[in-house]
Amino acid sequence: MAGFSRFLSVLRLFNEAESAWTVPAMADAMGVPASTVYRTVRDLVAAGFLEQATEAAYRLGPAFIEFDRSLRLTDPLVVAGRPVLHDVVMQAHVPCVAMLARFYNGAVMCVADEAAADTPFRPSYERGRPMPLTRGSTSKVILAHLPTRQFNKLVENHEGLDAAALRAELADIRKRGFCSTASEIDQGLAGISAPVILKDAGIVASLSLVAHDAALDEGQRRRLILLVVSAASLLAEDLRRRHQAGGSNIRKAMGEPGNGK
Amino acid sequence: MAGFSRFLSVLRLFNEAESAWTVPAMADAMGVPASTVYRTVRDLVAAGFLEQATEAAYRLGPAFIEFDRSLRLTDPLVVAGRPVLHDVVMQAHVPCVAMLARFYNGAVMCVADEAAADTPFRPSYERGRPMPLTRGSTSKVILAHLPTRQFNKLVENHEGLDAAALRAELADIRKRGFCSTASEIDQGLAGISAPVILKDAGIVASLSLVAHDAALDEGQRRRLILLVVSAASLLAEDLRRRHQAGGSNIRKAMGEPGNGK
DNA sequence: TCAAGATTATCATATAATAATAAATTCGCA
DNA sequence: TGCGAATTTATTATTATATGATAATCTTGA
Repeated sequence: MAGFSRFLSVLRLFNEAESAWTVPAMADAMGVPASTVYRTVRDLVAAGFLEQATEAAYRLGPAFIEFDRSLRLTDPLVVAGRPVLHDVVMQAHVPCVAMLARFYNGAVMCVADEAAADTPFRPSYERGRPMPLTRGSTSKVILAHLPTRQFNKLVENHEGLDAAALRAELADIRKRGFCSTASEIDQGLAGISAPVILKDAGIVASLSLVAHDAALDEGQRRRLILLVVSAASLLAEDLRRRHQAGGSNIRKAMGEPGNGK
Repeated sequence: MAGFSRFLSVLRLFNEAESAWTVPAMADAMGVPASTVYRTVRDLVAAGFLEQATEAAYRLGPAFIEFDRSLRLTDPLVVAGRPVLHDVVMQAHVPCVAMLARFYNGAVMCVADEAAADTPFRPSYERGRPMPLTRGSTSKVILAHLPTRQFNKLVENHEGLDAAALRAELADIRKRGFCSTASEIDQGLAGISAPVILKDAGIVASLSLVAHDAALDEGQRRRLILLVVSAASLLAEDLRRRHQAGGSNIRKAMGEPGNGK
């Protein structure tokens, strides 16, 4: 292991449970000499990806906050999605959380969420948290619209999975155009999700609404499904427009021959 | 230039105005061959720090969202600060935004913010956005409590700056224990800030409240100053407790001799 | 289908990362 | 204030790896 992976494996040591590491501990965990890790850590600190915590321990650094903002301001899905989420929670008229999730690294990750003002709960899906692919309406909708090749690979790796049943369920989701589940992730919470797909832009996402299952009678449920499905297609349409309007701010090489053969 | 800085300089190309880059454009901007940048970009994409946008363009990737969450869940300042910010906006009884900012890379960056429910404005200070060191109550409080050496260096680099006047103003801030300004950053908005300092933990931060200047009579202002100062010292106390309780989850090397000489 | 652009593969070379050790600095503690 | 342990940086020969010029391959739109 070397090069970039050295930096990555340092950063990946940090998580919620183990949020501060000393250099010898990192060296131990990675199986490389401490002197190497000291150099690596020094670079990461200089770049703001790590910072010195108390004593000899290091923690994740503020550069991530800065890049996260940059992403919030520029990622098409987030930029276009946030106002839609706002509209959804305003029009839901029940305590709920609306959110936007996407495929990421073999899992599903929420990239934006908004709670109605009086919502007393928070779903497990939370901005930035990787979630399992095969449970919950949010994930299932994404799984249902993944490119076939990608999907097959995932099924292979996932053992202990009734592939046939899953395929049938996903086909049904594609046909209906939404997915509604209850208590698959959080006990007592129901999810309603609809796809936001732009094949040509490589976007595979889902828009979801989470509410207390017990609070939804059949009429409510149907109304909210309609709300989610409309919002998702509105968002997809908006993204399509932005995509076709051309990445307004794409830096392309120009003029001078340069060396971009 | 090489090694880690190669990766860093790619990532630093991306900002709000230039959020999507083709590889030849990056190569051009960095002055290195395209083949090198292709390899660098491939690594960054594999790690989730970049992702392919439309066509040949790349944008910042979702890994930053994931690391940002990790940081939200573990950074002592953010973890301890958020409930305090919540209390502040609840007790302010005026439309306002409360926030927590810190020193970062020669600037001041907000790391957490919360707006009162009915707040119609948003201050320029926003989570993740680097702001100037010498303007605004938030920044001045931090500047006033920076280690002397660090402060002197910054004054040197900053040209066109009345160092004497600034020193006097900062001394005054240290004496009073808070700073209150108006329209230094956003026209019509006033800031009230108090320090959150833990010398031994290396924390230099400030807690601020931003409200419409016109909405504050003298009584209001004095009440809010009291609120902010109390909240800041409450937070500092909490952080001190956590710090002394020992980094509960610091990974230290143990047992086996290992190679951490 | 073709052609232009984008991306990956190849490979000799130079460079920069590695790791063992030593030196220096910091920090707790008395 | 100074001692001693732990942390961190500097040094250096060695080796592995990044580099960059070029060619080959893959995409994609007309």
